[in-house]
Amino acid sequence: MKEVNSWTQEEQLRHVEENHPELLARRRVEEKKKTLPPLENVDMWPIVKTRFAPNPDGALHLGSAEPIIFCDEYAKMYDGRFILRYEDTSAEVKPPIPEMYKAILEDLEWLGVKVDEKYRQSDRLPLYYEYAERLLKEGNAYVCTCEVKAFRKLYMASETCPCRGLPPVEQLRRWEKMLDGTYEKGEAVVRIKTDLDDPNPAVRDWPALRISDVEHPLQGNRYRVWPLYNFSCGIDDHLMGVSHIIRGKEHDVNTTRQRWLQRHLGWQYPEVINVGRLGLEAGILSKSKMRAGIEDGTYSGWDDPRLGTLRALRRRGLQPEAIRATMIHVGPKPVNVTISWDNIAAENRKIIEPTSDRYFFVEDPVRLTVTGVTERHAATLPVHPDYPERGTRDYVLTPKDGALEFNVSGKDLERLIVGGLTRLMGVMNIEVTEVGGSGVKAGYHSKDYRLARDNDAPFIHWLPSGVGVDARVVLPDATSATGLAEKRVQEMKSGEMFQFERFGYCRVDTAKPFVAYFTHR
RNA sequence: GCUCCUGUGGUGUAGACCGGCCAAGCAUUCCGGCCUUUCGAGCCGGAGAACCCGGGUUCGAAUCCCGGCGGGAGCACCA
Repeated sequence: MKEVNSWTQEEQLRHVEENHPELLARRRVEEKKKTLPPLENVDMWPIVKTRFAPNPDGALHLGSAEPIIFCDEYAKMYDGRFILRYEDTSAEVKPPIPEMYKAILEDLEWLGVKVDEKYRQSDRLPLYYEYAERLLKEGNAYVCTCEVKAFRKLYMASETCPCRGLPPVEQLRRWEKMLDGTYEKGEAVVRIKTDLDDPNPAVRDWPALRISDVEHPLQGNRYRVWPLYNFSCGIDDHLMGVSHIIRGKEHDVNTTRQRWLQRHLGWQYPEVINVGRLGLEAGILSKSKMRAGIEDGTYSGWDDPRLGTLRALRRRGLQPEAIRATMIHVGPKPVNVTISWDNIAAENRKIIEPTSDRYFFVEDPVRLTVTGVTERHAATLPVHPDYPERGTRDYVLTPKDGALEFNVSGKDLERLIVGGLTRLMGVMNIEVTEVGGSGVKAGYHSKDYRLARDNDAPFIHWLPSGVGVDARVVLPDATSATGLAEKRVQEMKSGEMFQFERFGYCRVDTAKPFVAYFTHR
């Protein structure tokens, strides 16, 4: 290879060796707790204010969690404020769902977000009108009555439409006609003047307000002129004192558009941080698809385990801390990332492990008869192997005519080989003699677990015959596993996390009847 | 087509702005070991990328420059 290159390296290495041997000690990079990179231009603002601005037309999902966590983290990091702003100005295209206003707030609280201010854009129409008029009056906006197709042709060619040059008095007259109903829906729109030579056609004279005659779920028919996203957002971000906007990179063009608004109004535009789209390898994140699926009955609701909504993930037992940690780990960057479920589930398991008590769950129970049992056996199973102080689950097994009866999981049948040794966890080793339709038969072999371990015998869990309550575990694909669980599971409260041994972590959904959600993967 | 963003193991990320300490760190995943008992957790060990490709600058490039290719987003009277 390049000799000069390596020679120089060695030369330098030798130099270091001779003079500063301590530098050669391989410094191990500890896994430091990851934090978000510092915000830019914090000093330019009186206070750091971030905002999350959802459309209440669906439930929040994992993708929404990304900007939410960033906004919250930064607000807290700089002693700033977090604003929640409902962007519900398009009853026509994205009709707001009244229950979602509250549901979104609940989800935010669940995530541990501190919401300092709340706004609803549909309450702020008079404000938007005020600014629309000012822009019209100052010649920075105009009421355009061109047909969309015709207008597009013009702006694609960087050409002016006839409405643009009309004097402000005429613009205001037209504005009145929008408000009073003279213009029908689609006949007029307010446009913000920009540079018609802008390389990106999408920013040229963009629409700011339009006529809509659809009834708004909250405002009824009070208004017929509604702001479009870029207008209301651009106005609000300034009025609310937002200093840093964290938004998906699909909003790139919108940032450019809103800068025009800011320029016309003489405002300082907030700092913008673009983040990429967040995908989950499994789980649906498209609001419109979810909404359709719920309406046609494919999904049971916004918390159907197959969906990627925060409500669904919560029900499945995902901890908010796991979401937060995952988001911080991904960081605010403009590339699209696909979160692997493995990663987030592993993060989650770390969090719930210490608090998850252990229980047996015998799925698809099968009768097991053990013969040749001469004495009574006591099984003491730790509630949590690492915390003996939490106690044990105790079972006393008294043989009847030298036999004991158990229920074992049908899923374990394939592991039980005739003639082979099997360990009933915490009790005894048995030798299987028959595996058939009527159940499993086995003979008592020995007591010491080490014998089983040394023989690589399968360890299986069990429940004494006649013991246990019906239990159901809802799996991520919305199917269920059913069987018998230890009676004590019913003492847990809804929302509690626990582990069914050899099955995985779960979350209690309802205690009676016992229904849990599978959290493990 | 146009505008903008981006390209490190299976996945996610660190490093890149301020070239050498990076034949590349961490997490996840998988495999093996330890552990008074499975699963999990924990601890120990291992597997897996010469950093999209090609040129250039330099004593030296994952890091800078140019070109190519790939991926993504936007181009609504939606947000």
